[in-house]
Amino acid sequence: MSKQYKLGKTYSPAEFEKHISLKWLDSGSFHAVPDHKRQSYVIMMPLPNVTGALHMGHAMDNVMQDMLIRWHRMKGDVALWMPGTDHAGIATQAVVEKRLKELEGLTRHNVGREGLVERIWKWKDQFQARIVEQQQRMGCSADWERQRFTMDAVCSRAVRHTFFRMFRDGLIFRGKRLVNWDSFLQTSISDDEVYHETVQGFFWHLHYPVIDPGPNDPATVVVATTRPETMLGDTAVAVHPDPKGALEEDLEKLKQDIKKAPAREKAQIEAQIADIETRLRDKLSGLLHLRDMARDKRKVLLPLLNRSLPLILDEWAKPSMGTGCVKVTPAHDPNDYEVWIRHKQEIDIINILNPDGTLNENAGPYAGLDRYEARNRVVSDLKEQGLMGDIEDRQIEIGHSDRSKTPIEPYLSDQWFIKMGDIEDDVVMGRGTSKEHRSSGLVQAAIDAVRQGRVSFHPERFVKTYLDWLEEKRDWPISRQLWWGHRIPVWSRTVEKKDLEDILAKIIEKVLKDMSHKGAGIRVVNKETGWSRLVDGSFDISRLKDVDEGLFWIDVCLLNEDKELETLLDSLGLMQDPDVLDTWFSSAIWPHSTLGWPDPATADTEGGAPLGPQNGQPDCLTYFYPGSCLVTGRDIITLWVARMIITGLYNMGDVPFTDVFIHANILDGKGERMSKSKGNGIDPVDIIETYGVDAMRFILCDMQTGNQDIRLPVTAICPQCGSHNDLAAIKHGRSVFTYLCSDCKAEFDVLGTMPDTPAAKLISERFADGSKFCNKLWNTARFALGHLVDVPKVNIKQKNLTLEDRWILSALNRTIREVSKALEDYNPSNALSAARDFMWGELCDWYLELIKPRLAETRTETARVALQVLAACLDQTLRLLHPFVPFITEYLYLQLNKQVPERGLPGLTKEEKISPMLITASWPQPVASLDDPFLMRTFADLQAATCGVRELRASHGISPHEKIIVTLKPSHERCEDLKSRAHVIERLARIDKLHIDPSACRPRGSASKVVGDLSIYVHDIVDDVKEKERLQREIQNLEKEIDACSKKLSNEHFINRAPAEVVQKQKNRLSVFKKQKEAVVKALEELFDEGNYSGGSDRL
RNA sequence: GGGCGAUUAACUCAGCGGAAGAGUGCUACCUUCACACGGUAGAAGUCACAGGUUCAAAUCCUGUAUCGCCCA
Repeated sequence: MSKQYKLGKTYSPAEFEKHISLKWLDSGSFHAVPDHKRQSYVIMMPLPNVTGALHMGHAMDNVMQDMLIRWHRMKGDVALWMPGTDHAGIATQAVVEKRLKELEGLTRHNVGREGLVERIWKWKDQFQARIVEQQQRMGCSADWERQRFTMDAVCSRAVRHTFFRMFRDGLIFRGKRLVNWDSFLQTSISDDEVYHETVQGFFWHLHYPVIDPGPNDPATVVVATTRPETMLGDTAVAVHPDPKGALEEDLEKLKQDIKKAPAREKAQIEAQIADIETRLRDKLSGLLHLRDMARDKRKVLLPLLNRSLPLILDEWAKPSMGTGCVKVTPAHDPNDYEVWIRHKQEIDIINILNPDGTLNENAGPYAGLDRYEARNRVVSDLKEQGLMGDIEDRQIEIGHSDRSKTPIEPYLSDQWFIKMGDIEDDVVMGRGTSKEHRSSGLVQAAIDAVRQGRVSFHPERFVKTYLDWLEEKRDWPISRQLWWGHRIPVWSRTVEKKDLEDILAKIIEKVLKDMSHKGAGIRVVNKETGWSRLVDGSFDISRLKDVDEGLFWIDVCLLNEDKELETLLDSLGLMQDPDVLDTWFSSAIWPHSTLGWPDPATADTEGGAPLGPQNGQPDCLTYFYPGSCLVTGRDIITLWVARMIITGLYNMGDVPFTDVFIHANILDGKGERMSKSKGNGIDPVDIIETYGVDAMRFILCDMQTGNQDIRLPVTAICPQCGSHNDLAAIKHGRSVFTYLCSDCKAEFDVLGTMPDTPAAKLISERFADGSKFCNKLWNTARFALGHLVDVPKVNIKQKNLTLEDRWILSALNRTIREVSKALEDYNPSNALSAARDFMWGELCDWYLELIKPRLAETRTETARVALQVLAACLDQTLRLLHPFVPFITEYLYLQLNKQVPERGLPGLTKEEKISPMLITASWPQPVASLDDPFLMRTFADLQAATCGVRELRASHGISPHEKIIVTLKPSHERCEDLKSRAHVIERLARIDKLHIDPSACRPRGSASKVVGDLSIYVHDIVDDVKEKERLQREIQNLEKEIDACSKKLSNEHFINRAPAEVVQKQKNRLSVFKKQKEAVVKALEELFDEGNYSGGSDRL
């Protein structure tokens, strides 16, 4: 045997990661091409946005996907992992605008729409490249030739087609809505982008004089507000229609509550009850009087602007809260907006805000002031006029924009929406496809898909999150007041009823008649009532005569970009909507847009792999849709998963994927979600450079158990002294983003943005376990490859296999099943544990140790058999581990290929062609003929006996070098069997001389141990005091077990009611424990009889 | 306020009705020709708390506390 180690002594990932990465890319193994003879497996990457680089959360997401894709690729599927990035409208525009301001002192208005968009494209190019680099370093085997971007030609065309379809189907409408207005970025933002902060504020009580008060009327009505400047937009004051009833109802509820409430809450509820009782006594008459005034259509005067406001009756005014009256500012408060909806006929809606947060002309003398400045002026003016009442301190929740970190304002504006709920005539799903069907509404279709099991969630409990959200059937606001994104392809103008017919006729003449083949949809909409009609070839213009009066929108939606048509619309007085679409609109269609929908053959992939039919194979859309699995975090279920299912059903008539795998989120040591902006974010590249990619992937897979989020205690490496600091334990420096090193006391920063403070690298020591595993795998292969030199092929027959050969092959078989099953169950942790336990706990700890003597007998049959088995085990282990730790397994596999190009177990397993690379090698299959459950049990007994000897050795402090003699006393029946297998114990317990004798007596001076029905004696133990203690301890333990068992068995109910096999099991246990105890007691007595025995004739 | 989840060894997590488990860390011994990122052995837990169901509860039910995440 020549020992020419080609592998270094330790796992050094940096030496081969790059090489392997390039080899994979060169091989084209990541590229998936339709092949109608094979099954497809498709994962659509949840597209990271181009705002910045990837963090640990993305690493988790990507590793899970890569694991699934590699597994399926090995299983023989055409595995497509579609990569791409998201333009992330507001997020990206916000970063670029911020930089523009910081670096050049310019605003977006200085550089203009085109200028800004150009800059954002540059930013996108830069970060997309960075993201792809990060993903490739992580080993992501995505089909880079098919890489897409939400704003590229393929995706943009699909966006436009989807919008156009929905527009024509009447699913897209424009509505006035209160939106969350970010007055810094001057855009509306979605609810998801708002976070709430509690701040100390005030509750101002304002007096509104009653107009023409009667003799019994109060002089003023008092209302309270936390935002006094909004009074400028008040259009009513509301009182409850039944104050008595409402108060009594509240009282009743509180009385119920107090019965159930825990003691410490009782006092608080009592106080509330007292308050309501006081109100019933003192305030009710006043409220009833106000109610009557409201019934009489009385009015109050809005101070400062001197507008008259109606008193109205509405349940939003809570008699148990504040003054019992509420000012109504429909344009600037969501609740008041609802009041307005209920009282449209009686009250106005007045917007007082400009988009930049200053007040507009409706604010009269306050116009032009910033809203906070206006607040101060309103307060002081009211004080001056004696109309300011009490001012209470109060904690208030203020919504902030996640993008600009400034307070948001509820703001009334025109927005585009998608109708998600049910519509009158049903929605046609998958129009023009073979799967065309109807649904009562978009959301309903998505609910049905999951309820009917066409999409499954893993873990299953997330179905609830999905359904709960969808069942609200809320319309989806899709317009954003941004410049970065897909501009809304609608050209509009407003006309009065009297001009409607004329103008529409002209537009129909020019656009519909001549250009409809290019794709144009026209809708006419009444601005007041929302009445709307699609204007198509069959539209009867004379019917417009019967339509309600009012202002109308004429909206023209263009399917394709067409300068000629746009100029024409321009000349007809139609202007393109300045807004862009919500980013989620383009990501929602990602699973089919990336495959070339609506027509793969004509999709412009800009040099990437074509999507149309090639070489007689189906096109990508036909072949790869519906996809297989969507892998993401649970916070994305509502934002994205639901919307992908909706648009997939709408455009394609079918779900985009059959499975949704929800993986854990990454938290820091304190249990807080990891994020770059919080300063606890770990960059995957830092982990890769510290521990290696596979180490990182190993830990991420190992921790993905399906139950809970993953806590990674964060360690900061001090940039000054290099010492490791637990971020959860060290003190902050001058800001929340700086810390003081526990060793050198120097201050460092964790965001990397402080100009004068050095930044620390953030890692987590959890990943060290991963590199230990890799090192073990590395050395397993190193040992094997050291021996696998010029291995002659042996035609192995079952009878040539030794005990340990058959055992390890049976264990391998079991492992293959376990790993496959765990992967099928979306449990990477279990899959990895099974593979790890086999490799480390069985192959290394037992098999390798057992074959070492055989391998020394070079060129003998037994050595050759061992080598073949070893090669097969290594080969299969590398395959099983590949989806988790692809780099090291690929590297070792290539080495194995070089040294043992022909392997497998000829005569035993199907000999297959060895794949040139592991990434495309086949996934292991169990071979039923290798299963040997009886041997597995026998071997487990041998292991137990071995451990028994080792324990005696260790507990008596016999060094590993000291030679020992052991006597085993088995039962008569087991004796011959044990003799034939004793070499296992002999070698692994390092025994020099072994006697096996069923009638042996305890040798003088020996230490003893009982394992099942086997007694073990290690000869010549000097320290019998230790032995005595040990035996006594053992007796105690056995007695504990015997007691527990006996107690159970003496319980009649247990005997009668527990299943027979459970009772029998207890009986067996009891008898084993009793026998063991007898043996140990006997050994103790013998020891005692001998007194202080020392020395020994038998010692070698 | 509503929903979902978590609470098990010092740390990170499995187990989810019938003997408390793993990895790391810790302790002792060992540099044996794959590996000290190693080997062998060991110590370590009132399974958050309080009730209940059951012959049997870490596991099921009901509360309570703390934490996290969604949605209002």
